[in-house]
Amino acid sequence: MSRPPSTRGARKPPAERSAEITDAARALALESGLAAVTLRALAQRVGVTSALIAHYEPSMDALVARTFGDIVAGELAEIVALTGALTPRERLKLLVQTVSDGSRTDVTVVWVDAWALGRRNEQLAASVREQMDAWQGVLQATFTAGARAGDFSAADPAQLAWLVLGLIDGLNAQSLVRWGGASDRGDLVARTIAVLVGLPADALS
Amino acid sequence: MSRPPSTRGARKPPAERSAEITDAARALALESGLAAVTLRALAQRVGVTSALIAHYEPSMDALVARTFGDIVAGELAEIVALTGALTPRERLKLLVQTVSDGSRTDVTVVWVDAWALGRRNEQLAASVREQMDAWQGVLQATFTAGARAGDFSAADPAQLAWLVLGLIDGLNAQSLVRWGGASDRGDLVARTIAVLVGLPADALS
DNA sequence: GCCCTTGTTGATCAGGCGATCAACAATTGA
DNA sequence: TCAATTGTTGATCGCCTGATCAACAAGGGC
Repeated sequence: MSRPPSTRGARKPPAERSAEITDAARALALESGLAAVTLRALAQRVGVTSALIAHYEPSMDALVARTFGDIVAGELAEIVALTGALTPRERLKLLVQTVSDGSRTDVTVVWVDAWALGRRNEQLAASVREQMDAWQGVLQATFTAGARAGDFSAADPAQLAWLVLGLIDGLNAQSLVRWGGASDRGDLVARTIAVLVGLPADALS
Repeated sequence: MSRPPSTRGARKPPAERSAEITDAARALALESGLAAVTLRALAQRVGVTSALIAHYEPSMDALVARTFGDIVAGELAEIVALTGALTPRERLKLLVQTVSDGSRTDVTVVWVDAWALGRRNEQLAASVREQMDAWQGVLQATFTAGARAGDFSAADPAQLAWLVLGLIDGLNAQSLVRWGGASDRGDLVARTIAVLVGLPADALS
């Protein structure tokens, strides 16, 4: 009557297992949104029991918040690293192109879920605010640098940064819901933002 | 052993009961978002059993979708009725002021939940697309009328309408999450949209 | 080769969700 | 007054969520 030997969950060092869980959470969030990051979904993906997931992640709220932060902060860091050495105008151009080229619907799904879930998960809400501030900061710095270089005419870089951030988020969410993620808005966003910073309409296209 | 007489749910004609449920769903959605519209929450609010709610509303997905549609369509109809007779410029001005004055956080909560829940509720997703189209249509008509009157310089009214819609939705969601709904963005939105349609920056303020 | 540490499991709990159905009771019509 | 209609309930089902804990077993140290 002895139990058959378990075929699942080969014993692994905690660091490795923990990394597996973190990776699974990220993948799950990018594929199906933060709402899909549940104990059992993670367990199935990693190939272990939900009890083990709970053992490594004592709070799902915290894991979801951390997963959101990792994804968004990672993306922002990537973009900043890619555009750090450029002139403000080139930087803004690449930044706008990156966030509105329609290939980021996975990240948009994460943002949309984060907005909704944030009202029931205070840790997530805090992370959302943090990441919004980070994005706003990068945009504001770009606008300020551009204005200082005499290239942009941004009267209020802080406000303009919030506006552009809202524009990007809104249009991304819109195209996700309305067209499933792939919308052919041409370079409308690039032209709009160009006008807003006092550049010729095609300066960022 | 007879049951004590029930103190709840006085017998009411179906039409009245149905209206109660619809009203409760609307109130619940505006207070706490569409995610709060559940069988038991409705039952408690109306003062009946969840079984009765299920009897009147055989599908919660359908009720949620209907509630969303009622709220958003009602708001749009209200705004249109209020601005129908105005010139395009005055109409756009009032429209922009209405949707970005910070007193509509309840409707914003509904939108944010709708975006997230729409991925699991196809009827809701369809309603979201429908209401987005309706808003876009009103904006587009306004831009077209303004251009025909020689007041706006809207090259592509359709695209511009989507852009403005995205801007409004994004900024509303942003201020909801970031500042709890009340953000002092001044008339940044009005100035931005004014520029986008070729008006002086303060034309819509 | 054995023991002890510890990674992992299975079972289970409390709570939420939508949904169903026989039975009850309030009202209406005859 | 009695019977038929029908609005309403209580109990329950299946499925999901996060979380807990005793028991098991794999592996390293001795």
